[in-house]
Order: sequence, then structure tokens, then C-alpha cells
Amino acid sequence: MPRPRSLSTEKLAGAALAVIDRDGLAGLSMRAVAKELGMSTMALYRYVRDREELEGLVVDLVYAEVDPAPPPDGPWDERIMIMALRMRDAFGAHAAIVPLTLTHRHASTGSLYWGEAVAGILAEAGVTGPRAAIALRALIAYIIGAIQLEHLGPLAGEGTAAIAALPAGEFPHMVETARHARRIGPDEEFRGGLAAVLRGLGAAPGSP
Amino acid sequence: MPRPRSLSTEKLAGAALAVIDRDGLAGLSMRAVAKELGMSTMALYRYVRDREELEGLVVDLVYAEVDPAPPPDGPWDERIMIMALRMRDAFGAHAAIVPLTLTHRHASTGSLYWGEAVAGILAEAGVTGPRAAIALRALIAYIIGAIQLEHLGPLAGEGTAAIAALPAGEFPHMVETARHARRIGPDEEFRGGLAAVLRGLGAAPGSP
DNA sequence: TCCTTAGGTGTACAGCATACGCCTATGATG
DNA sequence: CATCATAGGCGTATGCTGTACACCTAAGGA
Repeated sequence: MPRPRSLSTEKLAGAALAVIDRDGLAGLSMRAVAKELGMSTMALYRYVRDREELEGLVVDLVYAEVDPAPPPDGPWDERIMIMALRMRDAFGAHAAIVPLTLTHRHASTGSLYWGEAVAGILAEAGVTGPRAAIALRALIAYIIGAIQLEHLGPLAGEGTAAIAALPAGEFPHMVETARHARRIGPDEEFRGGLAAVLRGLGAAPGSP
Repeated sequence: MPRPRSLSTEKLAGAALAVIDRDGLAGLSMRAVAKELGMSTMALYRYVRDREELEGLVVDLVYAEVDPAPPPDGPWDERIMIMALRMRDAFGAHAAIVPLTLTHRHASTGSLYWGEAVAGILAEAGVTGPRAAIALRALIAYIIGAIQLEHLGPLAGEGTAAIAALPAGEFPHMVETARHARRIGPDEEFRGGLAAVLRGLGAAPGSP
């Protein structure tokens, strides 16, 4: 066949990710990616149907950085904690793509491998059937929600400071909570919340 | 002073929300909102600095639909469940705006009242100090994550069907889990996951 | 009645995704 | 070695987008 492809999927997605890491998600455009690769804008459309598909490739690339091998031993909740932290690390390293993960979460094989590992750990812990489905979704919901909150405004950031400065008469509990929240690091926050979710999953009727 | 404003903030945000509900988030543009109001495009800029501020008004409007009064009695976890369901109902009724809530969550006073109510219930349940901060953030993380997952692809939808059709040799647990997941409705999913989170928060050392 | 001021508008511009048609490099074939 | 079919790559054009700017005008106070 004539004219072999000069670009691999990884190179294309990598260029897009480089643009995002440098100029933020708002800086991502077909033109910017083409310039990053030294090609014309329209050349990209030989590799990708539209911008949306390119975004999907970027999400895939980041998912591929997540080690999908389940930790060999340890308590089930600690093993899931490790899996969750891996995902958080991968997306935390490219925080600007977080909004993309929502629209493109489905298609990535990396997310499937991750889910398979977590579902396997849940099964070993005795969580199976419909309860496993709800548990897996709950875990994903917490993780993506927590990553977004963390990226949007860390607990020890200005949002918390603004809440702490609210009138204490109208928002007594929020002000008091924000006062303590300023001393909580992102790691402690993520692990603390996830630990609660895992406790709750384990405390369901008929589990370990 | 001359020439009184012909538009209220609510009317403006309401028009934008109407556009979103009709044409989706992609259909939201300054031109579309102006047409909805029968004004010129640039007239909108007398009321908002830019599109981003308009989006913030829309989020505020939806938050305002959430009843912030804490349920007067009942177990603490059921009361928080009610608060969470109110938020889910409001945003579920305008599912397309969910992505906007991420970028604009901070500024809304509605979210502050909601948080104050939930923090109050937590305090009554004996969850205070740093633990309350982590608990509140974990609840918000779960809720926004779950709303997004539900809107993106319901558990009983085609995404689950696709997973159920994967090779069982490579994804045994995912296939098995997806098989059960097809029979789980969105309500059961949301309540089941939230119940787990609440169990976990209550099971923390030194709580009720 | 007039003036001041803010609301409303039309035009213009840069940047966006992308449809279309063209040119060309290249592996396979004669 | 010459030729050709084919897919990669590119330039142009179109219809969107947000919004800066200059302008007109409606209306309350003097």
C-alpha cells in the first residue's frame, strides 16, 4: 500500500496531551496540535474523525499510564486503595484533562482493565452480583468526583478560606468546618474519603 | 438614573437554561440566548462580563431550586440521604448542565446553604472538626461523581451492555458484574452507593 | 425642555472545527 | 526500471463562536 502513515496514535495523542499540559484544556485546538506536530491542520483528519475522537485518544493515553495489575496481597480495602491512588496519580499529573475523562470514560480499554482488577478484588472480598455492580460504580463516582474537587479547588485553598470568612451567624457549621479543613492536605482528604467509602462497602450486610 | 434595566438576572439565566434544555450544552451560545430573549447578542454584555459569568448564573439558578432546609427529624443518615436526593433531582432535571457545575460550583450561594444544612446534620450526628470536613467533601465527591456517571451512561444502558459483551476470558469479573448491573435502576444505584458512603462515615472511630 | 447616562445595537475581527478538492509521495505491479 | 493506484498531506472556504468598539437612543432628574 502506498504512502505509509507518518504518525502513530501515541504520537498524535502525545502531542495533544503536550498542548494541554502546556496551555490548558482551553489551548487545545486542532490547529495547535497540528503545529505541535509540524503538520497542517487538515492532516490530522487522516488519523482522527474529529476533535472528539482526538480527545478520546488523549484519555486513552493517560489511562494507559495506570498500572492495571492488582496488588498481589494485603487486605482487600488496602488493595483497592492502591488501585484508586494509581488512577488519581495518573490524572493528577495531567489535571487539565479531567473534564475530558467524563465525556470519554467509556471507550478506554485502560479503564476496563482497571475495573476488572477492582472487581476481582471485590469478588475476593466476597462482594459479588448486584452488590459488586453498585460498589464498583460507587467507587468510580467517588474517585472521579474527588479528583475533580481536588483539581478545582483543594481543601486547603482559597475556596475554603472564603468559606471560613463567611458570616458565622448564617453559616456556623460551614465556617467551623472550613477552619479545620485548611489543615487537611489533598492526600489525607482523598484517602480519608475513600477509606469511608471502603468501610461502607465492607459493612454492607453479608460481607467480610 | 436613565434607562432602567429591562432584564432580571433570573430571566437571563432562565433563557440560557431554556436553550440548554432544548438544544443541549453545545447549543448554548450568546447568540442563541439573545435570540431566546429577543435582544441583540451584544445586549447581553450589559448584564454579564462574558459567557463564563452567564454559565455561572445558570448554575446558580439550578442550585436555587434545591430546598436547603434540613429535614426536621429522622436518623442522620436518612436526613443526609434526603439532602443528597434533592441535589440530584435538581441537576437531573437539567442533566446537560452537569459539566457546568464543575467549573462554577464554588460561587453559588445555593451550594453554601446546602452544605450548611448537611454540615449541621453531621454535627448533630457527632461528626465534627476535621472529620466533618473530610466527610462533607466525600459526600460532595460521591454526589457529583454519581450524577455525572448517571447522566453519562446509566448502569442499565448501552455502556453496561457493551461490557457484558466483552470476552469473558479476559474480563471475567467485569462481564459478570455487568450482567447484574443491567437490572439496577438509577435510583437504586444512587441510593445504594450513597448508603455505603454514609455507613462508612458513621462507622469511623468515635461516631454514633 | 434639555442633558446625562446607561441600555441596546450593528459591524468587525480573530479563532474555531471541518467539508472539499487538489497535489504528491510511495509501495506494488508490470 | 517505469507506471499506476492509492492514501497521506495540504490550501482554501464556510459557517460557526466570543467579544471589542463605536454608535444610537430611551428615559429620569434638573
